[in-house]
Amino acid sequence: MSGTKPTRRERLEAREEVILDAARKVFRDGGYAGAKMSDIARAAAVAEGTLYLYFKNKDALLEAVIERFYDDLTDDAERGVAPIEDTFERLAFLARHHVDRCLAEWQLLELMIGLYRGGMGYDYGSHRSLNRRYVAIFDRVIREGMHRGELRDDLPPRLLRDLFYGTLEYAIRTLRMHPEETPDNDGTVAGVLSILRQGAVVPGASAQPPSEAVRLERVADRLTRVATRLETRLDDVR
Amino acid sequence: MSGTKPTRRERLEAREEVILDAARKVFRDGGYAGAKMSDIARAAAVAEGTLYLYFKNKDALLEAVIERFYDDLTDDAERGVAPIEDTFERLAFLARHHVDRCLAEWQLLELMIGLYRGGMGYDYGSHRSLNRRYVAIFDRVIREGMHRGELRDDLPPRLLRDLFYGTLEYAIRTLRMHPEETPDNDGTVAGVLSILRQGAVVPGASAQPPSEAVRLERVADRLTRVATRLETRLDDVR
Amino acid sequence: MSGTKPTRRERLEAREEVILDAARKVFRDGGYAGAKMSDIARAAAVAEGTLYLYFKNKDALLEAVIERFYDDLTDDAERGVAPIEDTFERLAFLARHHVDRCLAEWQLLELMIGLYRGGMGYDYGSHRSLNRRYVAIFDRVIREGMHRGELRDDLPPRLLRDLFYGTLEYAIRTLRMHPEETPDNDGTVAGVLSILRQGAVVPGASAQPPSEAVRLERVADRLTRVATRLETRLDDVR
Amino acid sequence: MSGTKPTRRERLEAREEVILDAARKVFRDGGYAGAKMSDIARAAAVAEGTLYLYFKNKDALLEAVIERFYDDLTDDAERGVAPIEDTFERLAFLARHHVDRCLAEWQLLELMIGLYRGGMGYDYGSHRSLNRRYVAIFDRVIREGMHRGELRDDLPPRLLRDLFYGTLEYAIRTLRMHPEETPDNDGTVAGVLSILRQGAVVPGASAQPPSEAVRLERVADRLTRVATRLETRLDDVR
DNA sequence: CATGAATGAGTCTTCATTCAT
DNA sequence: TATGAATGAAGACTCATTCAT
Repeated sequence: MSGTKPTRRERLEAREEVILDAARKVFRDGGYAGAKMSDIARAAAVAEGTLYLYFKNKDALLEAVIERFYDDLTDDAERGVAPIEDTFERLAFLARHHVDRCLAEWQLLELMIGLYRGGMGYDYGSHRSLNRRYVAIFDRVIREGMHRGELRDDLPPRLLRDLFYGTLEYAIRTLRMHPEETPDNDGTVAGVLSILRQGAVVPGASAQPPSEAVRLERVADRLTRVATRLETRLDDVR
Repeated sequence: MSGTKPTRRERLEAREEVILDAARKVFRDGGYAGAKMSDIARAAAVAEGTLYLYFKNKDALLEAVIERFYDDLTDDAERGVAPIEDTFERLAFLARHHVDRCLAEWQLLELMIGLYRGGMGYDYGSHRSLNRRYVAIFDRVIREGMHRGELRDDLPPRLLRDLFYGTLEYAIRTLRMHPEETPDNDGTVAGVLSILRQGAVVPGASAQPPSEAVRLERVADRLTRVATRLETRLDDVR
Repeated sequence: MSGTKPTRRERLEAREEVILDAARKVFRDGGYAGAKMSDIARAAAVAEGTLYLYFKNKDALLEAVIERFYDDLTDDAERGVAPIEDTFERLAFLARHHVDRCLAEWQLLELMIGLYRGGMGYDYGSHRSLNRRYVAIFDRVIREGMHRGELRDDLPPRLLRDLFYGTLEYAIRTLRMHPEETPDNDGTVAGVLSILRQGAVVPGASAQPPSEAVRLERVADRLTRVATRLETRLDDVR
Repeated sequence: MSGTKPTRRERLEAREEVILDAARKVFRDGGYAGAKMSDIARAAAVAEGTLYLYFKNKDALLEAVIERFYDDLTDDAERGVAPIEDTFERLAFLARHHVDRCLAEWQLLELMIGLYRGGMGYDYGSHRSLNRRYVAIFDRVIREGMHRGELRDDLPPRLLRDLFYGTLEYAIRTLRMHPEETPDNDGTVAGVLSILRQGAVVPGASAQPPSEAVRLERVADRLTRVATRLETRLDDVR
């Protein structure tokens, strides 16, 4: 099996693979600007010109790297969720999966975000559809949970999604920035789920709602602030 | 007072101010690589060489910009929280404040994140302390809430912080990436707080009709949203 | 005849033909630098490497293209002149022939000229002999005209040649550069011949009314121009 | 006078001069593709980047070189023609001037022509107006000659211009290509003028026009050829 | 202190040519 | 013979940084 001589087509695909892997590594470690095409070529053991046979230019190469990253991420998530029944078990899996992947390929994730920085003229389109496919997995879990009556259905799924991935990624970022603390990914995952389950409020405390008067005062406060904001804006305009 | 001739020191500080403002704008709009020193110089109405009299190099300038950004952010947050009593009111304020700031200066935020990409040899140290001061405000609110018995104290404050800021930033990012949808920042803020309050799980008895006060709060929500829409329009007009 | 299987030699020559045609087209449209070997290969439906089996390199290919261009030009001119008796009729034919060819293959002509630009190390030798064969036709016509006593024999043939081809090519170039004016090639040809006949100086008595025959010639001129316009239309339709 | 320290502005203009001169030389010797920006920089004793302070890119530099070339050419011609009275004296001067200049800067002339080769997207506009200014001198001389009754006024000035410059340039080209022959520029100039004066036809010969019958036969011949051309075209279309 | 012209190292990209299959 | 993937030298251009004025 391994003895068969690879066909021409196979050789080409293998080489594309090699280039993509090399690029992934170099981009991850150096960021977009820091990644030199010559470095990628060397990492792939290929001539510089060869890169351009496979990808139109540096941008296209990065795009391909990201596409591949997303595809892997999505496929793994899909396969992992499939056999699980319970909604919270599923969420737990997705959380762990996301954390693990992003911890490992953190830089790539940043890179993707960085693409949207002005001027580079990056076309969201493709990225968005990749992202859509990924988050669709989460959304499906959520909708099913709601349907089963396990989750509040007055919350927009998008909010839950923002909370879920947002918390996880922010936590990862925080950990990255404080390397002296021991990362507690399990704790983070458990924490997010705990909050989803019970909220962050003391059960008893939420039972004693503030008096009607207090609440009205608060509303008045908020309205005042809104008014202030509007006034400020108007000043700016003038 | 305005008649006094500015001292040499004051003149220098004023010019540093001008440069920082210009740099902030250029960095925000073009990202790190996209921001050319010549652009910054032009925006500050200053010769290129002058920039180097005030800042060692491009990196130092960016660092200073970020430091100033954080300082403003923190000061505003501190001043805003001070007069508020109620924990959830405080959180609501911080959320709005963060969203507003990040929406406006989104690119700078990305930039800060981007700094951590390998190779640039950026020194976390200073940034970390800046960030610490900012999140400390949130942490104080949380700790006090726990102390008052309003918040579960089995949750690590850091988790709450990740959830809070993570959700907000992720939501902003999502909105940024889908420009065709109308952003509903107030909805996001309300959603996060709602989840903090009650979790995402069906409690069992959520059928009871809302009290008068709850209804008023909803009215306030709607008014807030209206105000936001008005602000947006004003921005467009400008 | 068409049923016989082509010999190996014939197949090779046919392929060389195909390559030369493709190269001619690509060189004509893109100039030397603009013509990529890959384009030529694609136009000839041949692999890039194959080109190098037939021609040593890009320069050799261009040289071959030009040689073939000259050969065609010369053969056509020779065949066209042969049956004509009158000297001026012959010149008229050569002029039309030259203009027609150069108008169509203008770019190739430029290319030939461009070859002489320093640095390319192009060997005039071959080109010169090609050119010699072409202008020899003109020279023969001239010498015969002188011999017959129709042309001044105090003018060096080379001068007449320079005037003849020089004027035509310059006129074409001028027309190329002013695309908004309608080209009047027949007018140019007639003009050159007119000057050869009478010079550009007022003879003294040019007021005499034209003879019947002269008038008929003018009619023929007009018909020729009509034909030209029709041809142009046909080209456009194609 | 030479001791005064040059102002900043003067130094800049002097340097632009230096760059233009260097570029002129390098372009002339190497053609467009053969001229490397690094060569030009070295020839101007300037860093590569400096070139881009003065000219947007290679194309702009070439354009500037050509503009300057034309300007010089035109100014010199104008100054030379001014004091001359006689039409043919004027033409003789213009001819000599053109030959001398083009002989010296031949390559630049080729270069200009080469610019029009496909693909480079060169904007004729500016060049055309430069050229117009130059040939306007010739045209003025011609029109005045016609007005004075010295030149046939049934010939379009453009034809004369094509003949004049076309012959001269073709002659120069011929000489360039046959370096073994001794160039006889005076002869060429004299020849062109001679033809303009008297035509190329033997005076006596042109006095005995061919018989009516012969001329009609010729007309028939021409019509036949026109018909043939049309038929050929129609075949091509099918 | 301020200027801004000059620098030149650093990068992406192209494309003629080669050579293993 | 024919192929076309691989090569890598070469070149245009950018921009942070310096320094003479």
